[in-house]
Amino acid sequence: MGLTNSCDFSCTTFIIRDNVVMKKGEEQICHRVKSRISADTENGVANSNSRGSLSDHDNRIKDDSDLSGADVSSSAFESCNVTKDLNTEQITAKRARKPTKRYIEELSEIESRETSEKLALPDKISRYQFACPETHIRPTKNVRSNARPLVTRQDSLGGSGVQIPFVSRIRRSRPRENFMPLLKLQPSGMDMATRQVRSAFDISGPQEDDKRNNDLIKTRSPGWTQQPLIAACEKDEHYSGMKIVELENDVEVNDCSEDNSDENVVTVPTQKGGMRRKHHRPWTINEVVKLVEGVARYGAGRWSEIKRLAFSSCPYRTSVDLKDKWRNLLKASFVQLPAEKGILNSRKQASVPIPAPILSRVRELADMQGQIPPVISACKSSGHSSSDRSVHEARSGFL
DNA sequence: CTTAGGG
DNA sequence: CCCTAAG
Repeated sequence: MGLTNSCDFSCTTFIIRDNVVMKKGEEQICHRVKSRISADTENGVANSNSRGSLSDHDNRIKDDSDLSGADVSSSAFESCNVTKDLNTEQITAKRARKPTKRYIEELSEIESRETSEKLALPDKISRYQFACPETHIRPTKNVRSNARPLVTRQDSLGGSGVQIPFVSRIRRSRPRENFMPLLKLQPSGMDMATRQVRSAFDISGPQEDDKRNNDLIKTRSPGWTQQPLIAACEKDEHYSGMKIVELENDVEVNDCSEDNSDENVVTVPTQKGGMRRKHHRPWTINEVVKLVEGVARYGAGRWSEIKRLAFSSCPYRTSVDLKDKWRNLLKASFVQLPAEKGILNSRKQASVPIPAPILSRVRELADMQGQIPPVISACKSSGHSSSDRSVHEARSGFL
C-alpha cells in the first residue's frame, strides 16, 4: 500500500528518522529500507495490542509521503514488476489514508476484482493470516513458482537464527483449499507482487516478537529484498486485509509467535500412492496452558471457540489440533498421576514434559466435564481416591 | 465448517 | 498429526 515511486529521493533530507542516521549516498536505499522496516515494527509492535496497525498504516503512509514520497520497498521491488500500480499507490498514499473501514473496503474491492471469491468473511480469512509465506513454500503446481523453496527456506538454513514471519508461517496445508482455484482466476499478478511486498513487511508487525525482529530484518533486508519478487504470493491482498481485521478483533494475548521458525515437515507415503506432508509442531507449554484455560472457560468440545479466542495468534493449530492435543493431555494426565515418581527418572522425555500442575489441572477439568476416560477412570476410582472428589461431582453441564 | 473418532 | 464421517 505505501508503495510509491522509488525514483523520488527527496527523503534523504530526513535521514535522522527512527534514530537511524543515514547517509545520503549510495547506501540510501539500504537505509531507507531499514528505516522503513524499523518504523513498521516499532509502531506495529507498540500498538499491536489495541488499535493495531490501522492507525499505524495511516501514520506511516502519511509520513512516507510527507517525508519522502518514496517508499523503500518499492525501490527494491519495483524493478521486477509494477508500473501501473505505482500510480494508484502513489495517489492513495498522498491523500492520507482513510480510517480502517475504508481501507478494508478498498482491499475488498481489489479482491473482488481479482478473485471474486470469499473476501468478506473475516473469520474465514483470518485463518490465512499468515498463509502468505506458506504459499511460497509450496510452489508445487503453481506456474510462476519454481525453485522458490530454496529461497524462502534460506534463512532457516543459514542457521543465523534469522527468522522472518515470512518464512516461518507455514500453514499446515490442506493442499487443495480454496487457493488453487484462485490462482487460475488471476493469471496476471502484476500489482499483486507489489502489494505482497507490503504485506510481507507488515506481517512482521503482529509478530511482536520483541526487538529481535528489528535487528533481524534489518540485517537481512538488503539481500532479502529480492525474495518477494521471486516468491510472488498469489493472494496477498487477502492477507493485508486480513491482518487488519485480525488486529481489530483480536486483543488477546498473543504469545504463540515464539517458535515459528522451525517447521518439521515430513513426507509420509500414503496408500493411494500420494505423498502427504506431515507437519510437526511441538506444543509449547504456553500453548498447552492456553488450551487448558480455553477448555476451562469454554468447555471441552468447543474447539472452534477456543481456537478463535485463545489461539487467534496461532494460525497453525486448527480446532482439530486442539482437540487432539486435549485428548493427549487427558491421556497423559491420567497416566502420569499414579506414577508420579517414575516419571522423573524415565528417560529424557524428549520435548517438554508438561508440568505436573498443568496435567493435574487437565485432570480436574476432565473430571468436571465428565471426560474421564472410562477405562482409566475405573482404575483410578478403585485404587485412588486421594485428592479426587471423583465420580459424580459437578458435571457442570458444559456439553 | 465444526465435532468426534480412528488410524 | 492426518483423514473421514456426521451434524
